Amino acid sequence: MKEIKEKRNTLQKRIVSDVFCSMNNHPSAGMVYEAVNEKFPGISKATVYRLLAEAAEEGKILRLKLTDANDRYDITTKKHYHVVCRCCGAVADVDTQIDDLRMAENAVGCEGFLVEGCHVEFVGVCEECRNQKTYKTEKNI
Amino acid sequence: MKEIKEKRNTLQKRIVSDVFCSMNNHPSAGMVYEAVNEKFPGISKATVYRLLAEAAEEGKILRLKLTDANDRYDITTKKHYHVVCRCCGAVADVDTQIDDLRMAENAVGCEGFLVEGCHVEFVGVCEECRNQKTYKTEKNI
DNA sequence: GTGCGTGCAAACCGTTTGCAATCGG
DNA sequence: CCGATTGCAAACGGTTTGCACGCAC
Repeated sequence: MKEIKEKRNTLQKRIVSDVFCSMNNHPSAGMVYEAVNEKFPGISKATVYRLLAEAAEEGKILRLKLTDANDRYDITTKKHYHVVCRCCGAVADVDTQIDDLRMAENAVGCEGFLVEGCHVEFVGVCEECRNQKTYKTEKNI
Repeated sequence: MKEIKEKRNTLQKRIVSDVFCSMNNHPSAGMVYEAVNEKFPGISKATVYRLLAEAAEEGKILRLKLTDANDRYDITTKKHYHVVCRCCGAVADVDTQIDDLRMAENAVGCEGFLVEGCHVEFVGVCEECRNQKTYKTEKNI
């Protein structure tokens, strides 16, 4: 099913991995690229994008598609959900005791589908944004 | 807060609205554009995008951001969720009796956040895709 | 040496925008 | 008439890709 592919240990691979692991804010590929280039200028944007996408395909990290922003990458690969701040875009991990598939069984509209999982994303305002009173109170979610 | 803006009734507005309302598959802006141009060639893509975005901002329709695809538009504005077919991208409406905010209260990780709502998206395989045996059984959700 | 991995720039794709022309009120 | 709305094409932003070079093995 999968071709045998010999993987090489390159400097950029180590750097991207290190930098990404040191970030704990569910960064987008662009954010990782910037962080990488701050410490080790000269690494190509394409390489960062490629390495992250590759790691995600290998299941080493998670590629999140949240509602408002770009793709985010997540070190935590075990099943969990996220809260997103609608003001600053901050992302945090969330654990719930929800049983996906049981929820789908009780839902109206899933009948034709073989439901295999679900994404849950809470939307709100993080503490910092609430403290600076400028955030819009209207919640257009 | 909002300027008084006199809205005009234009031909393209009526056409886009009619075509969109006759589609029941949560189309993307591009899909609406194609459908519109099939029946009434000559309407600009920009106009279709503008009209849909405008209708969404006015709250007349919903602009969905689902995980894998482009923005989709939804005639149903009342609160509900969606199931997405991971093979063909088909979208269907789902109703659940979930209480968003109570779910957030019981979730670990939302503490810092003022949670205002949540998006739930079931992922699976629709009936048609299951019938044609070619769909990948591996579920990478 | 072989060929995977990289850097660069260009392509990509959906979407948005600037501007002049047009048409509704 | 006037200015909201349109069409066009160009710009946009994040991401991907083609290709020649360079480095890991």
